Amino acid sequence: MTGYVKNGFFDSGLELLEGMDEGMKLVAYNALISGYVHRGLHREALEMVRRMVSNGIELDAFTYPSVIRACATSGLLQFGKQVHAYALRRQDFSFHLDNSLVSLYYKCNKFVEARAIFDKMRAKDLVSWNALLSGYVSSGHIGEAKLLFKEMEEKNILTWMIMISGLADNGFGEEGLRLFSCMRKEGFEPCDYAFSGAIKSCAVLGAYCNGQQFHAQLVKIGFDSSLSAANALITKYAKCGVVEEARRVFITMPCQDSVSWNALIAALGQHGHGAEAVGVYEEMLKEGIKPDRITFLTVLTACSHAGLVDQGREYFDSMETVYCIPPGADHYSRLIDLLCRSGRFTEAESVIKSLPFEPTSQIWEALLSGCRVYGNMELGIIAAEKLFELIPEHDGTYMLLSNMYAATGKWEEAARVRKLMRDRGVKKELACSWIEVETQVHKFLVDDTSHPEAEAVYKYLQELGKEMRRFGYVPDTNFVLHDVESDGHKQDMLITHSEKIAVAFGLMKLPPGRAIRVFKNLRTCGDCHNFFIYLSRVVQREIVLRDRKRFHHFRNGECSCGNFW
DNA sequence: ATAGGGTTAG
Repeated sequence: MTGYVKNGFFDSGLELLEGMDEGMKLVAYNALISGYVHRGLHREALEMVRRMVSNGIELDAFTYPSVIRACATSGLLQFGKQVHAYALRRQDFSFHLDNSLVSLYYKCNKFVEARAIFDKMRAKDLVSWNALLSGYVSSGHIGEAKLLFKEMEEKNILTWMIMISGLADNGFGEEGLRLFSCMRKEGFEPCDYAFSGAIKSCAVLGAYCNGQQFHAQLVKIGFDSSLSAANALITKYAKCGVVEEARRVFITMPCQDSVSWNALIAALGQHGHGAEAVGVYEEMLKEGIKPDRITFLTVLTACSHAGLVDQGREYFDSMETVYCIPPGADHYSRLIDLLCRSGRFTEAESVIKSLPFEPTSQIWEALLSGCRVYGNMELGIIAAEKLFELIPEHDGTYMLLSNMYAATGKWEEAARVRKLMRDRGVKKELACSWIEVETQVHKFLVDDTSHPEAEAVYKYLQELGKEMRRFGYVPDTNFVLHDVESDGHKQDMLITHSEKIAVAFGLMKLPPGRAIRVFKNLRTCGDCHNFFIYLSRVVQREIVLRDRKRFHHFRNGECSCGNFW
């Protein structure tokens, strides 16, 4: 039985089961169930559990971990709880079961329950610690994860992988890369799965050259066709601003899964190639691959970035009617974004009114940023008020609202919002931009003089500013949010925005003709955006800027976003 | 004989 199911011959396994003595069936069922779970066939695994029970065979200590794992990966908390209760009633204890339960409860966001099970375990092994580490990481408790990782004396390759991938997920790309090389130094040979953590770190950082080295190593070992590695590569190239490479990886894969398709659609969407993204989606359908909820998120985002409103609306409607996927709050917020971006506020409002649940903060956020583009104060204020109730600690709301007031010349109002922000002790997330030169990542903050070549960069930037003004660029001081009196000083503050510094540094360091790829942790400011439009024409270089939301490709005086972001 | 901790898409 194990021979059959480990190689995917489930039909032969089922046949074998038919002719088997009753006394042997429990073990056979267990082997089958575990086989299904390892192939990701969770529905089949749970179906087999039902069949087993209805044939009068009770689950045993070998069945539970497989079943719990199936529940954990498909988010079936209720079913998992029932199995847990069943095991408790029968007084079946094993630490295989406990380990899988820790993972189940963490994956379903039941932190207290997960921790309670972990604490009650009287014998813990490496798997238990890995389960806890993974729980910390996936719930965003990265500080605890780092401590635990340091304290763990015994580690295996999974320990490293959980930590590296977790660092990348929480935005610690540099630490992820450092840890990956530590891991190799300690003698762990990375498998294809392990490489994906390092590649994801490069994606987070936008470290194109670093990532290419991993790609080369994968080819050398023969892992480049592995799904997990190749899928990570698609995202890495896209997040580094090189969509063509992302597409090339996709095309050269021997076979793609739904993750690969989703990654490619997302890649095209982020770069504003909405029509192509939609084309790839249609192709995916033709290939008979079922779209999932993430496919729809990526397709809707792509439509939004490219202004394909009616098409996006159609896709949204097809989710439920054709594919039986009920849209979640995340899908609705994409829809609102889509409608607002083309000024269809009445439609957006009626969608919000007819929501099957209470509007979440992400829905109000989509409405608010749509209002910013069109200067729709009335609706914007309503959205902002809701956000102040729901997430008063979120700095973005204050910034957006204050920006909107400033853009319409309502300075007292803008100041009032900033005062409110101060009074409530809300801190603005520090803006930061970075650029990769050779394989080194250089990071800059606003007014940052800590970089060894800061003086030269600032001087160069001042010159660029003067030159751009000769070509018609006018600094837009509406984007200065500090309380600065004189206009001259305001202009000084604009020139030191981190994305401008990083771009200037790139111009100084990178060979002529090479594209400048800069990354920013927040959304880009309107003045910088305008500045780069002029710059791209004057210096005849492609400037690629990745901000928190999307990519901007500045080429010859135009931006791919069409001034909507 | 059969079991637990992991990967890639937003």
